[in-house]
Amino acid sequence: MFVAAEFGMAMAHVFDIDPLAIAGSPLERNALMIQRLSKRQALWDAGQSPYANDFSPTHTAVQALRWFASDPLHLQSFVATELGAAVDDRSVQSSDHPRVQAPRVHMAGRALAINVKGKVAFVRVLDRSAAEVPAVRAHENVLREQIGLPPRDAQTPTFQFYFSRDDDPATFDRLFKTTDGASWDGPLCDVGDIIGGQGLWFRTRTGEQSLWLKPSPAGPALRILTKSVRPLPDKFHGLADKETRLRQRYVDLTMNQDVREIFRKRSQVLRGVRQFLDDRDYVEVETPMMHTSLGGAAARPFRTHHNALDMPLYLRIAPELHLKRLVVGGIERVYEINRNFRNEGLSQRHNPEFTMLEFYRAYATFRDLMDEVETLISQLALQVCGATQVTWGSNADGSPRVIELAAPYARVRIRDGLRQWAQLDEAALDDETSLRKRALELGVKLDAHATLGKIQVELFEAVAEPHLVAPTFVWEYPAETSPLARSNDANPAVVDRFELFIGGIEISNAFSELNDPVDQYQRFAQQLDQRAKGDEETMDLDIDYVRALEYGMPPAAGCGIGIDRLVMLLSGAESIREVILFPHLRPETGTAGPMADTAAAIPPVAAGNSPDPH
RNA sequence: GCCCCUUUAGCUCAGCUGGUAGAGCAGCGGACUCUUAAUCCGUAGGUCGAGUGUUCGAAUCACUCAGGGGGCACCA
Repeated sequence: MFVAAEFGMAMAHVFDIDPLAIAGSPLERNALMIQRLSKRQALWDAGQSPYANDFSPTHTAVQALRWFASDPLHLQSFVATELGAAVDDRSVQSSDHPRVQAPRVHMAGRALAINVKGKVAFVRVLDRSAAEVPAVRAHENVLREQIGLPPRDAQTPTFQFYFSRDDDPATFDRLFKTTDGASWDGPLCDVGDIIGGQGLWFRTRTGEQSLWLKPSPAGPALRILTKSVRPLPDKFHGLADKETRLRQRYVDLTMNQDVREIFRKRSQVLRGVRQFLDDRDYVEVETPMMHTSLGGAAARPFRTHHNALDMPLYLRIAPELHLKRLVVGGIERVYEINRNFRNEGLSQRHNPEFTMLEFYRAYATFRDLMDEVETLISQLALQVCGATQVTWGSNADGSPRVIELAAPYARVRIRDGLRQWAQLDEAALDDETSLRKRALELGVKLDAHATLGKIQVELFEAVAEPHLVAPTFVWEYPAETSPLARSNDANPAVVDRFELFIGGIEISNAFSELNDPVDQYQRFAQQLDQRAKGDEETMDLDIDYVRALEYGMPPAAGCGIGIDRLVMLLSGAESIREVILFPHLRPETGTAGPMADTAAAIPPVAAGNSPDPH
């Protein structure tokens, strides 16, 4: 028997046999892990691979739960007889519950809770359908109500296995009880293991939909398919530490089902956007992420280097100029959904790499795109949230803030906003001294080299933000802040451009495209001028882009939508880190950095310690 | 880059003005044949983020550094 007094010896034994546990590994080895590594070895010793890949589940939890809701007979407690088999099962005969014919099924997943109660065991299993499970359980409650049954807890994301020792005593004892074993005497199955079971669906006395594990000639009632040697967090409190949640998303996704739900929504948003644009004859493309010159946005870049060509490269800050080359080439409706990289500060709203949708449409103006964007966003809200109203952030009094995303959206000129919210009169709007004075009064910091237009925009964004909670298109931007946008025909001082704000944050930016190559060349030249004056966020002169425009780009409008921020709105997340699976974090302390030679830190695996399946 | 908060067992957290560490869950041993945060009995588990200092004595006080969170600045 393995007892506590022998623990030190057993540890030494494990270190002998387990290359994973060799001192010097950068990963910690606590007592719980040593135990689990011993259990892993015990499975090898018994001739059972703890990492077998020969089990095929026939059903997911959701499919099982749908079966339970598919027939009024299945809604109440019952025991099951295998389809086509005689009723000779002892447990069935001894039960006074209704009998239902059920198919033999195989189910698999991660054990999240194990409850051994004498000679029966209950195991809660999480599989890929977990995010959908609550909805199916809620649907069953509707059916139960119709026939007068009390509702059941619908939140549980797991499905239950029921194991009675009588059905397979050897397996039951080895997995859940203390027995004699070569390298481990205790139960071999732990919370966190991936397990696979076979048997018949039934409903327990308390009404829980369950799989009654029963062996077959082909295999035992229950098997460990992957031994987990690292313990999961507390089953009740779960994983709360924000840092661990982000660094170890695999644990976060296992323990926190609302996280799984956010990324399911993210996937739906991406699918919905593609469907919307595909239906309107847009073509999805992929353009380079590595650029030789900067353009398409005002932002600081990441720099990298190509060895063979011995040349510097930038990670792209925007795909805009490539997409418009494609419009020149005749792809009149084109879009790309992909990552941009900007070398700027991190915040609740900013990640160094973020996903952007950009789409371009020939023979359209920025006004056409306003209509298209508000239609897209209201449709997405309906598809993803089931309603056009979302709850995001909180009001001044702390109550949840409800935002209506149904079209149409308000449209506000920058000048009108400045007059209304910054209390400036018409004359002051074009007077730099007055604007700077007002900015000073409002505590808005301005660059010394900021131009009149830039001051107008910055002042606007500072005073308008609290008023831009409901979706609002802001338009009539000064020309010098938008070097790629088309000037307004009646007033060349402004460009035909809008930004869409929702919940006080910028979601979208769009404009009618400048397609006069001469004008475009001059605006690039202006950018170089501003750079000479110290503005670091200017664009390079992209001469090939000017050449493309010289061939002629059809009149067009283009739009960018920050997908991460849109997902935030639709999922209620207030930090961009919550909607990015692996947001940027500093390297963990105590582990080797990305540039370190990690190969040298990991000792070679000794041969012959465990069966090698290859 | 600046300011504030935070880091204690595998997880979630206590630990008061300085006296060398606690609970629940998980683990291990035992009881229990329909539980669902199962229950009951017993038991083990810690370089208190790292370092330096003050002190007879530091999880606790001071300083430095690191990670994380929030805010400012920059930006989408």
